[in-house]
Amino acid sequence: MAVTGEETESAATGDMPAYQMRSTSSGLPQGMVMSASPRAIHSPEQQTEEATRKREVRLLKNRQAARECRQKKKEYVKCLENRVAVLENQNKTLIEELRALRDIYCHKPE
DNA sequence: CGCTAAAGACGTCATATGAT
DNA sequence: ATCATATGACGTCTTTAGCG
Repeated sequence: MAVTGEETESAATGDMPAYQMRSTSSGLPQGMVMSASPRAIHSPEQQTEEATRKREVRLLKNRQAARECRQKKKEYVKCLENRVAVLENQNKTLIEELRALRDIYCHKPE
């Protein structure tokens, strides 16, 4: 169940669907040449290609990061569980020690 | 066997956090 | 302010254990 609404991929998620690429013919007064901004050099095709490439790189990196993150978390939990076991043992030992000392103290002749 | 619920692993997205 | 990385939340697929 659940259904988070946004659904598979993009749509509402806003992850740059090769959007806002104005064609060069947009609204420039004729004769006016865009002063070579590096952005303006690429064709729309190149831009989408670039966006796709960037997205793939980002997904790959995040995939790896997620794996590492999970591994790290698992180790952390294992560590905590280990610590719990150690502390439980210490506790047991101390309780035992206390019992023994009490015993000695209670049966001590005046 | 096949079935099913629970647990585990994974990929993706959104967001927090730290570095520049 | 912008970018890169880490992490929580979610949905999906896979594996495992128990039952009839």
